[in-house]
Amino acid sequence: MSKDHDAIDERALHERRKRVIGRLFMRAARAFEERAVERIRDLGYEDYRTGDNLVLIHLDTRGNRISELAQRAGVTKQAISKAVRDLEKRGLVTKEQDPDDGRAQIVKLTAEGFDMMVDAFDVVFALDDEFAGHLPENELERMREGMLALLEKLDPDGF
Amino acid sequence: MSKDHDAIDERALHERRKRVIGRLFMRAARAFEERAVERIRDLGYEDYRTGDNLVLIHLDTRGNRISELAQRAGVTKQAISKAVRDLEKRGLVTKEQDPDDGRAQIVKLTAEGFDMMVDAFDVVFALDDEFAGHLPENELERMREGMLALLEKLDPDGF
DNA sequence: TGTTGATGGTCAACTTGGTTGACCGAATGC
DNA sequence: GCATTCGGTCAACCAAGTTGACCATCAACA
Repeated sequence: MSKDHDAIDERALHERRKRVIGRLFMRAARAFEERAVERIRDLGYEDYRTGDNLVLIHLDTRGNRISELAQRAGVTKQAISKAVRDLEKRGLVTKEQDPDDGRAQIVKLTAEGFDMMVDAFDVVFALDDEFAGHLPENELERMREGMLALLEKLDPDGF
Repeated sequence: MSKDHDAIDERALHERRKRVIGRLFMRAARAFEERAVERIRDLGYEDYRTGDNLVLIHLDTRGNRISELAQRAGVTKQAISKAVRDLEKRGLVTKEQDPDDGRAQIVKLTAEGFDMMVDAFDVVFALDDEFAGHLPENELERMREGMLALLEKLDPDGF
């Protein structure tokens, strides 16, 4: 059953695995996220958490239900419930009773939450531009289109 | 201090944030990883964990020290220590005393570990090809080169 | 030669960001 | 009216890390 060790060129394998697209995506995603979190914190939102995005990124100004957010974010409603409780403690969102459904609650940004969201998106958009600047003209744009096409096939329902 | 809510076109913001490159990287990375883990498990490595990669991907056939693996993987040696202990329990790696340094230990793949690594890389390389197949001819290759160039600037020491 | 400091590794406690499962109360379909 | 589904929470757990304290060994040097 054991593979033939000598048949494998370790150096070649090493080089090849460095180029596996999944790993490159992961490294780039982390590089982006690290910078984003750091800069948002530097803006004065010291207790900003990665997990805040789970909620903030999916929140419409009209407000949303927990279960709606869960479905959009692709996690359980319990996870959203926790994240919302945390954001609520920090005064960034509020929960209101849904007038149309006695079971449901509507999560809404507060003015402070809205400010933070706007600032956070400024950071993220600036970072996007910055990444583009590291590549030749229009190359990031081409990459973006490629990624969108790829994700359309791989994860059509994802946000 | 509060931003002007009405000045912001929510739909446009929504559309724009879907296209932020950092999120696209993250989604694609997750799509890749999910599939990889699932397929490796389907191959019979049922207790395969994502964290195994932390060690396996950085291991040379001559063996490596914990601290060397930690530095390569970009995590603490405690994290590697744990992952190694787990792999050891499952019979995939062994630890030997380093003959040159009484403090150090050398982590090595067992024959079983080697087999699993080879199988895992087969899965990953196949997945890479599969992703390429979702895009026009040579487009993934171009993307890969772009990502490598980008990471050279953003994360030059990363693996 | 001994002491001092850096290095390799482990232990323990904690944190983050989730998960599953049990449950409650309100809504819906017939 | 009653069973079922749906929205949400509680509690327990898990994975994959982190930090900090610590021990043993090694390396440099007065």
